[in-house]
Amino acid sequence: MTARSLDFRKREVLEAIIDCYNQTATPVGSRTIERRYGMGVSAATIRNTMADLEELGYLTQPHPSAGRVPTEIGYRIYVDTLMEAEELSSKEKELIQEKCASFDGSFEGINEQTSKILSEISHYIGFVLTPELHDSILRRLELIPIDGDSLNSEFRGKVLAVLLMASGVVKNHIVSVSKGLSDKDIRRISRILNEKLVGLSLRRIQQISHDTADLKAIFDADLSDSVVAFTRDTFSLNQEIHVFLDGASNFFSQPEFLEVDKMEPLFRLLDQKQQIAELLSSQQSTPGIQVVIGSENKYEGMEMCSVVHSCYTSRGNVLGTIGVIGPTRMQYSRVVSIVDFTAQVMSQVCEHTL
Amino acid sequence: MTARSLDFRKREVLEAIIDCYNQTATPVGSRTIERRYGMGVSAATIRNTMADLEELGYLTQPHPSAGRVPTEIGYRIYVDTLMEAEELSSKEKELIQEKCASFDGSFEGINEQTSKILSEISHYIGFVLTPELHDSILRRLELIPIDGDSLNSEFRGKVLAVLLMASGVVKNHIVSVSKGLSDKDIRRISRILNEKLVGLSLRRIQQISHDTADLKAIFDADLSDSVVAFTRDTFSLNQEIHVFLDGASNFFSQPEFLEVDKMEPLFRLLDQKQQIAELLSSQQSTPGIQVVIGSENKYEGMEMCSVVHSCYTSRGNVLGTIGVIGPTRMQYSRVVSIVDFTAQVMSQVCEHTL
DNA sequence: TGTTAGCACTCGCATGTAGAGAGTGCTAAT
DNA sequence: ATTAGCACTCTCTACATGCGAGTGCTAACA
Repeated sequence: MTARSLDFRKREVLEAIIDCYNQTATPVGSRTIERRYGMGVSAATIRNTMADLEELGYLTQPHPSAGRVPTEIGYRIYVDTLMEAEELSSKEKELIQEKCASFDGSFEGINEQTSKILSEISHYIGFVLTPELHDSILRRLELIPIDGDSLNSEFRGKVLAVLLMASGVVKNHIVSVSKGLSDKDIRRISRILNEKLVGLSLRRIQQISHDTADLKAIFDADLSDSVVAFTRDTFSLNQEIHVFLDGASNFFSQPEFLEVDKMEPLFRLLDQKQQIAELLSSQQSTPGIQVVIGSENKYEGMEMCSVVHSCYTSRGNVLGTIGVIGPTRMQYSRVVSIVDFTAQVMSQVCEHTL
Repeated sequence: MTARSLDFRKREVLEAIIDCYNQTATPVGSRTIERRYGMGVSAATIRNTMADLEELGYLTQPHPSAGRVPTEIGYRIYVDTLMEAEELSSKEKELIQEKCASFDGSFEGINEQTSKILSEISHYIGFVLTPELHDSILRRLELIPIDGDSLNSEFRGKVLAVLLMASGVVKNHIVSVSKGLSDKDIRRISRILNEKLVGLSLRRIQQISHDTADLKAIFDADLSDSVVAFTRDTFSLNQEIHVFLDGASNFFSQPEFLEVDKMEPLFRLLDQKQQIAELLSSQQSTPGIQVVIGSENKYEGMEMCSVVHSCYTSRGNVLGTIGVIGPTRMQYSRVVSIVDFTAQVMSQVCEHTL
């Protein structure tokens, strides 16, 4: 059922209803369309067309004597075949570029700024998901003794492990060191691990570090229990995807969410950031803009929302996801342009700066 | 006007009303108290006492024929003089300790876990503020070249600056390097900066790095423009206090917030995390538990909320703030115990692990 | 055959009214 | 000083009513 099967008038009416409903959030009547979008036919004709569109499943009536409202299928058709990308104003483009670029040199900084600007420009919820860590490639490992005097070769205490990933993501992680390991040992371990593990994914590295035989090969059989423990600790870190979310309160401007029972499930879900991460990262594989409409979102609380998301990349690798969560009644063409452009900017910033 | 001026019955009635109002969120009538808290006197007597308490400003009536509700002054008296600390169950204590301790070795991890457990146990909003960075003392600076081959002495590209603060906070920060500086130069700069700046506060370090004369003294007059620029960049980082917030959706269980116009200003404020940081860090100087009731919070959106907060420390230094935001009708005694205990646990964890 | 005007019908929403319920303050008795 | 009784006040809910918006249908028209 593509838009080809819709004649010109049906298309025109569907677009008019979507446009009008976006603005008013109330069912759209035939007379309203006649007045506002004057398409040269009378309200009665438009009524007939609307009845046709309803039969096709693109429109629905909240109650028998109300106007029409787009269904999810209606939005789907609109997004897939009718909608034209809206060009962002150069002012908005500048704003995005400026915000994404004015960061503090840290990956967190970029993520924070980006989710913020997404929400500010779209007036919905902006979000950024960090890359899946276990797919990231290790670029460099640094082990920094941090307790006592680092010149003391009988070092004992803690080590700050700094894992720099190919994507530019940095993970810090404090590791306890058993008495058996001197400062010199740490340096040796660091050298060996860098030699052997740089270029591998974190997932692979963790496999290796949990396999004693593999470790033996790496350390050339010169392997004490404390080295094993230390190596494992170094690479055992929280791999949860981090979720940056901004602008939840924008939903208070959306009339269809003004009742508490509409708002509550959404906010309960938003509080569970890990669930958001799951929800969104499960679809992250496919590159390019994706639009998930209403109940296509399987999580409770998102039935009345749509998600527009894309992924940002660096040197050809998919890193994380960015996007916007808004009500199903969303300005899709605008939001798609915003997310698309921001993903490009973010990719550039990651590539150039990290 | 202390509680001394309250005779036994007034105290008893005030406590009963606060207790009952906490549970029901509806005005408390004299008969309810007679039945539920049977204090040996009739409803009429309680009515007289309530009238007295109203005149004192501790109670108020939403409308002439409703029961009484505690005022902010009433809560203030209760918190300051009447309330007894509620002992947490050992199960709850264990839960807090377990959650705070099961982290991934990073400061972010602790903060995230702590704000989460605070909200889960209190059923309100839990929050953690990171330490003021510019008061933090530098413990160690590490500069890690990350572009190209690090063995190449004609290094050119970027450096990952790792600032380890005395508190255990780690800040990562990617710095661009001008052509003029070789890998060897970077190592030299690193050595000098560590020698001269470790032990100073970030604020002081930034003063120094912006004063060319100071820099000359440190680098022993051997100072090129690129060294100046690099040093400044290294220490110019985002010093905003980070806010971890969890459990906002718990407010949907609070009857007095069920109307949208009550909820909206609060959520709009929560979206502005930097404002929260300001609001809370301004009072952070005084150590120990603090309770800020209702409109004592100067920010719009917090008039109906109370904040219970304390600070966590490590080796005698105040680091950041933790706390709980709930409705003015809050279980103060319970929340005070929760925040107090959690602050202790968090201090221990920071001290032992970071 | 497609389009239009007219009209009866439906439904939601806002307004108005009445009655129930909860709680008070006051007064008089204990 | 305390208590019982009572009149009074105020909110909340339910129900009825009227208005407005919008539809579907039919008959007339190009």
